[in-house]
Amino acid sequence: MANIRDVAKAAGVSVATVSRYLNNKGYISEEAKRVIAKAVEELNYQPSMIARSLSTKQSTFIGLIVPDIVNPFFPELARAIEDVALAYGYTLILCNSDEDLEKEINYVKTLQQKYVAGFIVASNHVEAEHYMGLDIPIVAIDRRIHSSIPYIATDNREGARIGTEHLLDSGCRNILCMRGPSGLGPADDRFAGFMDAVKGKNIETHIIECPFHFDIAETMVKKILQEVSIDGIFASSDVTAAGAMKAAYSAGIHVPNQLQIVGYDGTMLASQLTPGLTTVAQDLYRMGAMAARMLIELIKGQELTEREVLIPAELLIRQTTRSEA
Amino acid sequence: MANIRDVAKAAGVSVATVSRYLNNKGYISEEAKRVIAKAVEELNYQPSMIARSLSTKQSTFIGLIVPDIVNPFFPELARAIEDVALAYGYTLILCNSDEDLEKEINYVKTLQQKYVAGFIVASNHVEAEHYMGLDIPIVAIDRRIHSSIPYIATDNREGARIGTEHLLDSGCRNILCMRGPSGLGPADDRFAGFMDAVKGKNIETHIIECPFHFDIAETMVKKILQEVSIDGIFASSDVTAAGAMKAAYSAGIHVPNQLQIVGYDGTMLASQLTPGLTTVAQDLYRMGAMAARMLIELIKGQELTEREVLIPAELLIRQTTRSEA
DNA sequence: GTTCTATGTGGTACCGGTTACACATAATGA
DNA sequence: TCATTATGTGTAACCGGTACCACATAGAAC
Repeated sequence: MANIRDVAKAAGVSVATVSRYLNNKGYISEEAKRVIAKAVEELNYQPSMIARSLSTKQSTFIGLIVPDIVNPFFPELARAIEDVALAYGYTLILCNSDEDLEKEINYVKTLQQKYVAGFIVASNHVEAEHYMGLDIPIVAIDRRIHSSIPYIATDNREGARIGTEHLLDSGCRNILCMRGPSGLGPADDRFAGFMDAVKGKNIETHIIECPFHFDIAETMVKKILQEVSIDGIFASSDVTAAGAMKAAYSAGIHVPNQLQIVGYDGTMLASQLTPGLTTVAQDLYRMGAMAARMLIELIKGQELTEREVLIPAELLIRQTTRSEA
Repeated sequence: MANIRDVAKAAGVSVATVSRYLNNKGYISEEAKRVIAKAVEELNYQPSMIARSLSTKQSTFIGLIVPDIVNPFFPELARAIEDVALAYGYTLILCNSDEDLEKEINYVKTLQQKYVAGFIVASNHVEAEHYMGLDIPIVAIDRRIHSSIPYIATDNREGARIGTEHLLDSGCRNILCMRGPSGLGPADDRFAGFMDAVKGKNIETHIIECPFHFDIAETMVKKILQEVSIDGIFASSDVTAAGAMKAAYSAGIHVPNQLQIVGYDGTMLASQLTPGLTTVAQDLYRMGAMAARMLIELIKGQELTEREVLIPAELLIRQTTRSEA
């Protein structure tokens, strides 16, 4: 592979001039441009980003830390981030943290060594000291990690309220709320939204805490269905809603005739279930794209206009609920 | 951030000695090790991978090119690759090609500039010239891109045969085969496997070509169900099987009592549907992990023992089929 | 005719590692 | 005892860019 000195020699100019040409910086004559362009073409020259990074101490890598890309919530996010990153000339590095603090710290360390330009963190645990004092831009997604770190999320409380209202509007009076792990920001917010909706409305509620896990959700709901009688479920994720649907099916309970279900997330899964799952959709793509844009602004040293962004959720009514006239 | 010269100075040795220490190369006295370790510790020194890459012309980045990470097939693959990469000290770069040739070429070019150590390509189109003569190791996954490039895939033909046999064993005599896009290696193989299974068995077959897309699958199957009478469907992906399930539901056809369905892939989706989708599972994790291992061997300059690996598929029997005694 | 500014170019130190080579010294073997 | 080998360390060139600084020229301003 040709390097910048080869190009300079072929074009009969200095490396400084070539560098200026490549970066559109400083003064260059038209003649020089022409002759350099020709040399670049002929030698099929591609500048080494590594050398550039070493020199400028900047890179065009963005690190994305997610708990597990297999969780259907994250691919869409990753996709959006990658799209934006690509448009701005950045490359996305994917890291699965498994919610493991040590793994996460390690990633941060490794990527720092590789001069990443910034991080987007969609991680879910409490300790966040290792993100402080990093002098690398960070944007948090879905969950606030520290007041000093900009973050972007869905308006979970309002989303959950809307979803629950919809159950109420559809006639449910006896509702199971499958809340997510307490202590987890988004899960807490959704639970709060659920409570907002049912408060003072003479609704009988049952509340269980259930991790975002299909099998566990199925098992828990199976048990609940034997114990109490309910006509609606507000699940705080599509995956747990899917588990609930399966439990209902096993118990011979018809959805939505005997039991209505609302999920949360708006992932592909929700649309591909049968019957189609009514769900509170997060605009994951928008969230990811916005996070990426914010990060890139930070990388470029710009000030953010907003350091905290809440994206409204949208109710997608499908076949697990029946709106009443 | 401290650099290697700072460490050398602090330890009272030369940079060469520090470098040797860091890379476990050449002779170093115990005393030198001790004093360098101390300096590294004190300065919280982390070697710059960028500088190292520039010098050695090697990097610890692996590029993964997939059509779209949102397709549930790929996250598991990506996850496996990332796990193995991490274990060997590599970092994964995620690229979504959208099956777009130009985008793909661009990624290859960009990543080359960034000195990626190798590529894993799970891409789906025919032109592959741009991968040739790259002098960077490449491993193809799911689809053979060129005879010179090692590849790893599921034994799709045999998998499809097993899946179809299962429909036969379960009593189906009138089967719809939703084959994938013709010209696409895996889709062709699965179709061949289907044909292997039904050949000479006096089975009535209907064949439609259907992209791996939920909505399209649903629409196509809805139409088919009005036109012909079938008692089994072999879908060549879980997503299209899910579409078929929805179509059956809309048509009031009970699965599995009136219509049995077998999917393909073994993604999460299959297990989270209601009823649970019987499917031919690819061992995606194993596939990804093996691809990563192969790539790393290539990167290290080792010869591969096998340049083409077929991983057996496994039938997961769930509730969309009923095995008969 | 000076001074100033805009334009254009080149030389070279630097980013932070690796490594070939030179040069010690100690241990081993004949 | 001397040659040979194993062990240990340092100097400096190199990887391929960037960018500071010096310098040259031409036209404008005074």
